[in-house]
Amino acid sequence: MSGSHWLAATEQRDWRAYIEGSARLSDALEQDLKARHGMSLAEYEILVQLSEAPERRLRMAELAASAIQSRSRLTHTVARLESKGFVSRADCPTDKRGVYALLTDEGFAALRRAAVDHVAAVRDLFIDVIDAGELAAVGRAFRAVAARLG
Amino acid sequence: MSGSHWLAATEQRDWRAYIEGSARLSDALEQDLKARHGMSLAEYEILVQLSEAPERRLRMAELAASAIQSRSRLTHTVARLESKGFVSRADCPTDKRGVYALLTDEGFAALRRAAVDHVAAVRDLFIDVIDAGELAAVGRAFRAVAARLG
DNA sequence: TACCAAAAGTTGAAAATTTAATCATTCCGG
DNA sequence: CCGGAATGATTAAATTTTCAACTTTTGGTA
Repeated sequence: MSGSHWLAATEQRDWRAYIEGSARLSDALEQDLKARHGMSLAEYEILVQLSEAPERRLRMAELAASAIQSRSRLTHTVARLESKGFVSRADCPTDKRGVYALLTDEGFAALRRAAVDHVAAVRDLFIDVIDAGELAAVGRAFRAVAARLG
Repeated sequence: MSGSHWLAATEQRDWRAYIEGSARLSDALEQDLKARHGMSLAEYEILVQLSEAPERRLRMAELAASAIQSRSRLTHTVARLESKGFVSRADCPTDKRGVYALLTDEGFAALRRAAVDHVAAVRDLFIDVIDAGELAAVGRAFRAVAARLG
């Protein structure tokens, strides 16, 4: 089975289920976040990563890695967040090439507001519809995927 | 726990694992498909859905639903696929508003070529790194998510 | 039949993302 | 210490996606 060219019937079925479910889920979460807080999931992710970082700041490359976005995309998105007043930039003292992105108080407040609704949606659409044991399996599965890639 | 404002530690951990793993995975698959076949995942999905439909054709709205894309996005993407010669359009005889998208032989051939590599990548990066029992759990979990939304 | 709301699809412009090239700085082998 | 390779980040242009508006046709209903 495992060496075959195509996928086994159950593999195919589960893979397609993941594709469909995850696409619908991220669509729904994106819509919700945009409608309620005028924020994209990509922007939200950036704010989350910054909020969890020491001193609420990260170098652009670290932020790109943790938010899983290309550097170029991050530059553009941070520029947008900067114009909203949620993020600001600072030169890195130890590396003249480097730039810190840092979460402003206003950005932190906006994140907190958005997170209340976003987390509720995550619970409603994901956590609560999955059996607890299976949620743990999902966690293990995707940690393995991430490990295979990272 | 389940009524709380935030997520429990394990819920949070598994949710984040899914976010990270799925983001890395779709990045990798997208890159692979683009590099080897000059095709995006969105285009690939459309070709797959058409290839599985009776007579290899679907109304635009059905195709949008099954490929999980907005109508507008689908119109643009199908236009691109049409210019590549992979898809063509035909008026619907029973509904003058309707349009069929249909997979050409050339499109079918391109899909088959792409699928060989894509499926291999899916196996390599997803199927093979997940325990069989947990893959089934992932399938059930995302079917539940899709059911909650659809 | 005559409306009028809803559905199918497209369009064009705006917004976001990707791609490739560029610039400045840092790192490292010789 | 020098010179080139590599890193960090940005920029401009091309591509893709979203958003809102619009046209045509259908379906229901009064």
